Amino acid sequence: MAMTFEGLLADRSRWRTDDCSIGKAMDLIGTRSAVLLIREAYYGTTRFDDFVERVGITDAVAAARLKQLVAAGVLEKRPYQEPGKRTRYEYVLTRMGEDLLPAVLALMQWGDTYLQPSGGPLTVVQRETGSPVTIRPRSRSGDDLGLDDLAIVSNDDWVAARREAAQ
Amino acid sequence: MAMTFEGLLADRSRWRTDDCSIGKAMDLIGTRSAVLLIREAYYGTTRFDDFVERVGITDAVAAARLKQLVAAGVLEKRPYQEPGKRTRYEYVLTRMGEDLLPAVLALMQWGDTYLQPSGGPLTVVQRETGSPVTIRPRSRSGDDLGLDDLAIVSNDDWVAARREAAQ
DNA sequence: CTTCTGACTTGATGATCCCATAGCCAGACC
DNA sequence: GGTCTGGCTATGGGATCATCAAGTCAGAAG
Repeated sequence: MAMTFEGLLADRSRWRTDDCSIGKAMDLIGTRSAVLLIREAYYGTTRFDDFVERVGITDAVAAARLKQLVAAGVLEKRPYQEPGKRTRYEYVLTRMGEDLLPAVLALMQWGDTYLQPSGGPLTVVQRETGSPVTIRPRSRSGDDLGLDDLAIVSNDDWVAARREAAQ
Repeated sequence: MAMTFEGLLADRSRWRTDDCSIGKAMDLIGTRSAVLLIREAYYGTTRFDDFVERVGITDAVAAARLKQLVAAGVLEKRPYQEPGKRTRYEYVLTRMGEDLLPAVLALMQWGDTYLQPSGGPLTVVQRETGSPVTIRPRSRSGDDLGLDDLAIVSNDDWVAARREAAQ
């Protein structure tokens, strides 16, 4: 598989830039309110009023954004009932929503490093040990990878190369 | 350090939600065009017209967004000169911009999984081996962590706990 | 039957993002 | 001197995102 790398990551000329997963992801969750609602869901918030208060947005925005996240499949709307109260709905993360955790944590980690005068108000730790958690690109064999260690290939090329290698 | 965990990640009541790194990060790079420009920078793009064409935005938007990213410190504007041409400027990632890679890759990984019918057009691989790259939360000792393995503590608590442990 | 509360919905207004089109400007080339 | 090109800047308009304020609606409590 002959391939030259012009830039940091790759040979740009070998793929098109439409149909990009990053763009599609940004179309779904590219607003401040959506990301902060998802953050709150990680923190354990499930109820409408708690979302409104803790995210610091208006109820109108919260209603619109929650509806949109449910439609996208990131959150699920579930009935619940406290004793002596009527049925209400709570918002819980789907698997799809849980799998956004790396992206949200990476953003938090970056913000802690570069946008906070003294390291950010919260720390993510391993529950068992209390030691801090980092999030980085990682090879199959478990090594931490930097920008220079990475390359991007078009999926078609990659599949072809695997098939070739398998022969 | 006594602490109960109500939600998936943590005890919500022990910190405030203003001053959030995720919110600050979204204020800086929370637009589709900004993220896609950063993606392009990872791919090796440096010149204005290439950004415009490959991201698929108008030159007006590109100019505004690039200016904003330079002001934020994510990109740096550098003069360059091709032989027989006048001096122009190229946009290159700063360290701060490079460190956004985990977040962008995590988003791409998520989009590939959930927003693409057949896995996305591109694959990120380790340059040396060609094996695919994943991005996940990781403990200090190198273990992959899931949502259930994580906890969030307020930084004040964490520092206090470390001091206590050190005694 | 009225009140209250949790969970929205609606409406008005403003900021921001994007697109499309057009114009500008500095130099290399003729 | 005129043209071309790369790299912007300016203007106008539509969509989305946000805020604030007000209204709705179901049912438990009084």
